[in-house]
Amino acid sequence: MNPTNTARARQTRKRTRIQEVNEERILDAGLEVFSTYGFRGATIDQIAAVAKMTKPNLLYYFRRKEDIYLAVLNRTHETWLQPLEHLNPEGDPASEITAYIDRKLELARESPKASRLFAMEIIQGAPVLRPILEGRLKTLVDEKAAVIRRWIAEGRMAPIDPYHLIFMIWATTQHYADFEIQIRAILGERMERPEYLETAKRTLDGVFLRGVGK
Amino acid sequence: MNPTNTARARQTRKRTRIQEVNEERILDAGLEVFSTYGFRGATIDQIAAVAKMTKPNLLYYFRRKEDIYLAVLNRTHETWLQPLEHLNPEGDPASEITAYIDRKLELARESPKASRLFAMEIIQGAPVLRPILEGRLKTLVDEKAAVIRRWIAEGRMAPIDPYHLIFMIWATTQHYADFEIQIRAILGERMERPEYLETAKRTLDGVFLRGVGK
DNA sequence: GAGAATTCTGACCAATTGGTCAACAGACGT
DNA sequence: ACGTCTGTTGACCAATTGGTCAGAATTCTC
Repeated sequence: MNPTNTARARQTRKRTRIQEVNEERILDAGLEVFSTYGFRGATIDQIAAVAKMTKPNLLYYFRRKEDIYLAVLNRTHETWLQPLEHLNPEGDPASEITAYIDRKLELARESPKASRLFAMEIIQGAPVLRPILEGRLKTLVDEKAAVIRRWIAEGRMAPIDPYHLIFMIWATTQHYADFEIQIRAILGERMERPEYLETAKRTLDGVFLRGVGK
Repeated sequence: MNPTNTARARQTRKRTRIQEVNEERILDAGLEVFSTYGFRGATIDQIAAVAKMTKPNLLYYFRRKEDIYLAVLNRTHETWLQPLEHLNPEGDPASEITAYIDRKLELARESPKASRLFAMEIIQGAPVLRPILEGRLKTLVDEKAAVIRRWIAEGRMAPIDPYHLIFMIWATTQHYADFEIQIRAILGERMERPEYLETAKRTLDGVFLRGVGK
């Protein structure tokens, strides 16, 4: 047997169908477990159980626990940056900001686990994401903060610190994913009702719109 | 030796000075470690190291890892409910809400670890706090939501869903504790400057004040 | 300062955990 | 039908982890 023909080296070879399907099963299971227990609290056995695989089989695809964690984070982190990137400097401040809120809210609704994974990673000191936070994310936020400042200078918005405004939008939207259990404890079955998300969206849009209005 | 004279039974006896001092050292260390790694991710050895004790010595005071976790949560959870309790139905809506925001922001500043501990506990499914969330917290929020609704009915506030307003305030204030590392990555040394917290406070107060204003 | 209670520790243990490996089972092109 | 490469697994291992225990050291009480 060719000694390079191992899980690590397989990247260079053409990916099999089985490979694709299994790697995705593992990443889904990893997201599930890491987003609940964090890197240290998660166990390979647990991930293997969720992925319905034996542990050695899982380790055939990802040789170390850390590899799964990195892969899960990498697979999702791009999605997380996009909404802010879409904030259009040419647009109308009010509608750009509501559009941004709505996109982030939508993301929290459809990928709550990814949101919690990021939350855990940040709380744990961002050992993996730190470079991205200080790099791409910082650059992106600086850029968009400048846009907001321009809008304010043009008198199209109330004078608000753009960084803290962005933090507020992040906090309020992600809260629906990260603290879902708390919200459920308080709202009970009302959370299942269809108007729930509509009310959340209307409240956020309303407060922020009036909040940033000139 | 009296067989009841153990760590567990000691509660019934008068507490020693050494006991008080060591138990507090352990709880501080537990807060430090649990708030970073969560229950599963934390190890007794780690907590013992932070508390500068040997592991068996630590286990002399708290016999199981879970006991430390429960004690840490219990010691801090009361503090967390208080700010909302202080929301005064007789007061002016605008000033009551800013006062609430300011108290929560102050709490996030002085006890960021406790905030992160709660965040982790909630993300992990609130195995310990669930009863409190569904009990006292829910009752309290229902009560204050009714107050806010009354204010709205009296035309003293914009018509906003009171529950989602409370969630927004929780989210934005706790964000400064839970996502401190992300904020630091973006703001850099600006975060050390004295005006940092003042700007955060001014931005939150401003957005919420205009946001809920009639 | 003797005696008793409390506090502390090294040595130890069983279970869990991350990870390896040799060998077996399937898939697939020829 | 064959050989080869891919995929799968039980058995295993060393390190870590939660927790115990007998006894040593210290503190407290009289």
